[in-house]
Amino acid sequence: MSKNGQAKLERHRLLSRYLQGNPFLTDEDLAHILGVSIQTIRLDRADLNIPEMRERVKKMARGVYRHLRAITGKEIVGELVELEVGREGLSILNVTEEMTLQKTRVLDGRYLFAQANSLALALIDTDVALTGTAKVSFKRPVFKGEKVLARAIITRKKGNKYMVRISSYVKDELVFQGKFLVFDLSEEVRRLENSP
Amino acid sequence: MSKNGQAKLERHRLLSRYLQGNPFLTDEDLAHILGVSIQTIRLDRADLNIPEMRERVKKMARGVYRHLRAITGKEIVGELVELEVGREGLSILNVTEEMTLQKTRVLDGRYLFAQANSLALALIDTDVALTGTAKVSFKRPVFKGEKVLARAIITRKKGNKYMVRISSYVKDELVFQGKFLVFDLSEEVRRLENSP
DNA sequence: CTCTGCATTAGTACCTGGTACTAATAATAA
DNA sequence: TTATTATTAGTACCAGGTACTAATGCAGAG
Repeated sequence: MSKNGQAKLERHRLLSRYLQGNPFLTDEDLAHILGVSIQTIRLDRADLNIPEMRERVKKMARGVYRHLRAITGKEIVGELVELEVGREGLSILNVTEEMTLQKTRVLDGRYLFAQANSLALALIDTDVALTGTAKVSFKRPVFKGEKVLARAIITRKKGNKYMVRISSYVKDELVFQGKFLVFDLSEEVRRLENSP
Repeated sequence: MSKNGQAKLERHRLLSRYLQGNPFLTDEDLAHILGVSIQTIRLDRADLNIPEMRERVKKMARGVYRHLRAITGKEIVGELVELEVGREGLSILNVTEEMTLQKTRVLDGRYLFAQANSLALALIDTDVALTGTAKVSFKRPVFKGEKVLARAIITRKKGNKYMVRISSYVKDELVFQGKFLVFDLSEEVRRLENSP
């Protein structure tokens, strides 16, 4: 068993390392690389509790998936907790690892903007609203684990234009402030649809 | 063909969105969800140039893989096509279906903001840069299929503060304009790291 | 009303990258 | 030499497809 078993152990080590370096290798690839049969590779994987390539790849993909969805997936960033359409609203954003910048560990500013923008649009009582202009100010960095509470108030309304003021806090500290000029475009859209 | 073709187009839109929301769905899942046969789903995917689930998942996984190994690992929206650090830069964003709002079919403003913000930060020659304030203006809606060219120029520099002006165009039409005040925080970070 | 053309569905053969299992064949230790 | 362990071979089966052919539906044009 000694000589035989050592070769096996050594191969197990190599196998793990190869897969660590490149998880996309199939059993066939590995059999080639290690100069053994495909069955041996399968037995080795079974010994080492290493799943098949497709499962490995899926697992990795699921990792990014969350990261990706965090910003692009949803149209609304943050959770609406209070909404009085046409007046004011409240939204909470839980800052998770995926939302932070790798280097600084600070919440990516786009999330604060997105949260504010989502909330501003939600406030307008219409199907179709778009942001015209915005002036935003990032007051202090936000870190993982913090909860950002955004409060929005409609300060002015003139025709189909709304001015929305947003202040975002972590606890009692102001971290972000913005003014959004939002347009209600439902009329324009209706006109367009009725005259194709 | 009108009624039939419209149903198809609508299904294509839904399909894209479902897969955007969850790229792990198999053809069988999609057939169930959309209430059509599996063959129809395959034809739709062919029309839309959407690869099979395993390929999609692999692509995502490879994405992470690069992400993990990337030296810079910057979260950039849009593709950098020109960058003269400290002076100016150019970035292109291809607007796809997934980036548009469902109701209006218009590019979600956050993408324009994110593209501009990414570009502004990339311009600063440092490891750690954060946006302080921003004033942005959305000039006209952008639609699927359009290419947004963002041009950024550093207009002022004062200590660790940079003023970056960004203008984004579709062809020759201005669609977005913004001013970003960006801070270079590398000094602060170094100080913090040296005194733990 | 029938004909044409696209949309949809059905079905088949085949592929990759496996699992799960059985059996035969080395290689080694006792 | 024999028992033990490692390796290889082979088979049946599976998911999730591709690629192709053929049948059926269904709307609009003439």
